Amino acid sequence: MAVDLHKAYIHTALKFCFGPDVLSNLELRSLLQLLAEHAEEIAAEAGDYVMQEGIDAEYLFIPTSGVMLIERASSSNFRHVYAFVFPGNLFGISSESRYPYSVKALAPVSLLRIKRTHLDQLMRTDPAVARLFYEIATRIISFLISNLYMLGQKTAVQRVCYFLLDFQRMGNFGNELFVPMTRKDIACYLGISEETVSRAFTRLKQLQLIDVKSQYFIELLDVSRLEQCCQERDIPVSN
Amino acid sequence: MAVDLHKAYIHTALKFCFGPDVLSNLELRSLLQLLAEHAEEIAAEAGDYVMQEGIDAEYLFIPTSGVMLIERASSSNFRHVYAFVFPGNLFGISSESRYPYSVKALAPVSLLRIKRTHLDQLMRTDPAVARLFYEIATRIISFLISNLYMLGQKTAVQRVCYFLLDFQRMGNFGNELFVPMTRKDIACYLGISEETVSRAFTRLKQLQLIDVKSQYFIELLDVSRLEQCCQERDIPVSN
DNA sequence: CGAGCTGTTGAATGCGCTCAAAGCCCGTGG
DNA sequence: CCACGGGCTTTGAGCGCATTCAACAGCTCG
Repeated sequence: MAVDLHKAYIHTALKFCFGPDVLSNLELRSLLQLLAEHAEEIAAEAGDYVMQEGIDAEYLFIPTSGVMLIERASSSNFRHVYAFVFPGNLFGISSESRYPYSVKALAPVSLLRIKRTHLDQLMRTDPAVARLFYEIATRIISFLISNLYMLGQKTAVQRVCYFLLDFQRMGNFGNELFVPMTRKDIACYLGISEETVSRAFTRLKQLQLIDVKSQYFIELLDVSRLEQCCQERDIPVSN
Repeated sequence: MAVDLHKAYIHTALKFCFGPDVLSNLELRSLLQLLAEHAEEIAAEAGDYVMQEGIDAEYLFIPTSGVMLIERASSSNFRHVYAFVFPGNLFGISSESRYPYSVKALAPVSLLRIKRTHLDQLMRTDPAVARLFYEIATRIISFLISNLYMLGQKTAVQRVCYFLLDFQRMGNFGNELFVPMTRKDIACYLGISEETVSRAFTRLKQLQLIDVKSQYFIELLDVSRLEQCCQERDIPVSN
């Protein structure tokens, strides 16, 4: 049950999640100790569910490698993708006693998980830890707000640009993106249909903003024009 | 500068914000003391800005009466409304050093404001307070997630239903809603045009789900069918 | 009473959706 | 090794919802 927090990929994820000086920050030593002693390392294959909506929210998760997606199946037979998850994007935060969403691995992934009861207890006694989780929640709020704006105000092509740029930033790739999710996943995330996603990719390819190397590999050819495309009210090139 | 937290409308707002037993909860006495000693009561008229995006994020706000809206003007000449704010809906949480949005009063409002530096300091020493704010942030996350779903997956009429029902819940009215914002505000919130909002109201009126008494008064005639309308993939009545 | 703003309604356009077919990739089995 | 099949993606055609543009109604205020 002991986890070596100094392993490179775990350390990287922790830095992203808790701040760059996480391992040397004395204020957080109790948190690190808790993680080292009580966190578990788990792994999942592409397609596996790391957690299922409706189940008792027992754990908090910190992804350490791979990509996942957070989805919820609404009451009827429809689903919505809330976010894609990268190493360091802590999840499992919820005011409910059950998970309000599921998390699926899109590629082989590894995660740390820690019991919420342990963490709750620590938060009760250690203000630095409680404050840290407040800050993490605040970051999540910023992320959700920018997505709200995207869903409320942007066209299909703009949403796809937004997705690509966001994916690049989060994934720490260069301009060659490995995009392990299906077009349908992207569509559910962006609030458009999968055909529209496909058409948007084709359009961006025609405009030479991207190159669709294969189903799962996309190269960004002109990041600054992609950014323009995101922000402008009108799509820069109409043909 | 001393605030009487026992005043009825303040007490109500605090209960909504911090939990029903806020005034008797011993864990929160330091927070209450801080509020009583260092919070300021401020007021604003309809149309006034309570805070402006881009300004130093000096305060956290707790609305105690009235209705406000949270908006952001994007880089170009467009704006987005993130939320409507009711008594008890704390705002000003942000990881940035400047406010990332503005807050406008839609009716005469009153609020408590407290310096973030004071609160930060308290969070550093009092785990119960830090944990409380973590929980508040968590609630905000739940709210934003449900809005994401709404913007991503719902039709115009469904969004308007969602808005009305949400407004009823938050505002603590009965079925007679006082809706002090313009159609344009609602439109920016729901991610649709103002004409579409107007048409949706007309449609819901024809279906006898609501009655538009006047510009600012709407009566909900059939809450359960409104809820149906929100949830179903297809709008129940097509004509 | 007119000016200005907000809201409603109508007509026409268009973006994105649905339905459908064809292409592509890849694994499976003959 | 190749044929087949299934899943995913792409492309096309047609439709519909929501938008845009425009006119008009209703209200407030000077």
